[in-house]
Amino acid sequence: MQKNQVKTISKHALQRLPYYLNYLKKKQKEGIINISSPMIAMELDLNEVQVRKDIASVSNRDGRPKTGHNVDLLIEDIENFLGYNNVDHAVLVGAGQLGSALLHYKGFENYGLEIIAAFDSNPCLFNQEINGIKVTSIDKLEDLVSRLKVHIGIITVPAQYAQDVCNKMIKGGVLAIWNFAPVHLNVPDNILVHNENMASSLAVLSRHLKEKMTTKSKSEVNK
Amino acid sequence: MQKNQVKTISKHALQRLPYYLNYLKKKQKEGIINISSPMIAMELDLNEVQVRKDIASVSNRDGRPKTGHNVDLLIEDIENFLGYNNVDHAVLVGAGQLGSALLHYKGFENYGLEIIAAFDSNPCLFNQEINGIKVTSIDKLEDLVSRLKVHIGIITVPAQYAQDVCNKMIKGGVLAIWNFAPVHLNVPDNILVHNENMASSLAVLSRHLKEKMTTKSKSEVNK
DNA sequence: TTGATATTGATAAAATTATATCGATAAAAA
DNA sequence: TTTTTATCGATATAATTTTATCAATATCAA
Repeated sequence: MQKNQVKTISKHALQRLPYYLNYLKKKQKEGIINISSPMIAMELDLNEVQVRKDIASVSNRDGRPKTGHNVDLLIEDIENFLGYNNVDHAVLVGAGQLGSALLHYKGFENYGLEIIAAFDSNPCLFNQEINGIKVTSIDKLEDLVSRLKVHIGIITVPAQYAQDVCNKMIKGGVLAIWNFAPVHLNVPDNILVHNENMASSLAVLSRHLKEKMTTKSKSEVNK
Repeated sequence: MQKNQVKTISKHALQRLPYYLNYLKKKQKEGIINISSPMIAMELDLNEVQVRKDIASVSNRDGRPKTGHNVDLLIEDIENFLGYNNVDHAVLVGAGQLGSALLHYKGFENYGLEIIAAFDSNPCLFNQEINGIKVTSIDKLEDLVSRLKVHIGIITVPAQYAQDVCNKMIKGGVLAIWNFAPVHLNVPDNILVHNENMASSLAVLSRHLKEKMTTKSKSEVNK
């Protein structure tokens, strides 16, 4: 009779889990049996305590001093925690360049995500298949989502259509939205929106460069 | 003689700036002249103090009580801060599905990023143009990056090749790397790596769903 | 002109996240 | 067998980020 409780985990820790998983699978392939938190931390440029805590929050098993954790079991625990063992179905709306790239993406099946339908407003695309997934008229979105009980919606339409698509998804029963459109979506409290924003990433890069560049001439600038 | 100092800003605030910019430009189009922090906060589902602080960290101008900030000037300040007025050059390595989608992406020019060359190891792609950008052999990466003084590298190759590509970029003089490969890159301290990781995003969505689902049956579970 | 009010910037408090420290212990070395 | 050591889990401290509070003030209405 194992613990059935839903463990809590920090938002940041949650996003680190896939990195651990990646790393552990690589080690698994190399035939490594056990691995310690300090080792993981060193190779992934993280703090060792952070790694230990992250592991503790997904795994009930204890690591052993001088040895660390069993790689296989740790992978299992992380995958269970992330729900990679049971598949979530998703629909994608907006079969343009980006949408198409996502539909071709191989990784999703490893992450427990299956895109089972794609929608677009452009009739030229209707009934075309992209990577085996048929593109359907957006008019059928709400009905299909609701009948197939899809819980994840992926939005890859231009910004001005995103809110409308979002509304339809929610009416159909979607619970979480992965938004690639550069616009804020208004949703009820219980719906999760995860924004994927190129501009945010670029801001980080661009700012880093600017600091690099101005640092050079800083000594002169400060009078 | 205005202040020339490089302001500091939190990592999270930095990533919010593009959201503000987006929002403000929409308001600008609608003919709005002034806007207040509480208004922005409400419409973007943020805390009003947070918005005020974020604005303060990019703008020297003062907002006026009862009125707020001038939209045009605020946009100017944020764009200046993010360096959107001067263009950064980037190269992209890995002209597959994802790389191709990025090469087609229209938004970059608005964000002060220009991809000036693409590389791949597949000879079939050499000298092909994707959205006006020629694909070149990866053998020429280091030399070209160094001669063109490119500072940003975008990695869209499979995981096993990413570290090698990364090394070449850095040898060529790249200062910041936008990494789409699901692998940890080892770089010197002064080089910035920004990881774009599908799996991390999915972890957030998938976990949210799992919590939603288990919450329903929670009452029964707790004995 | 006066008073009410929304917003400001500044400062303080709370919450979250990351890192440091420490006693306990399993494994390896002496 | 005993000693040394790397790692563990737990707890404490530090850093970062978010949110609350408040006096000052420009605008608007009376």
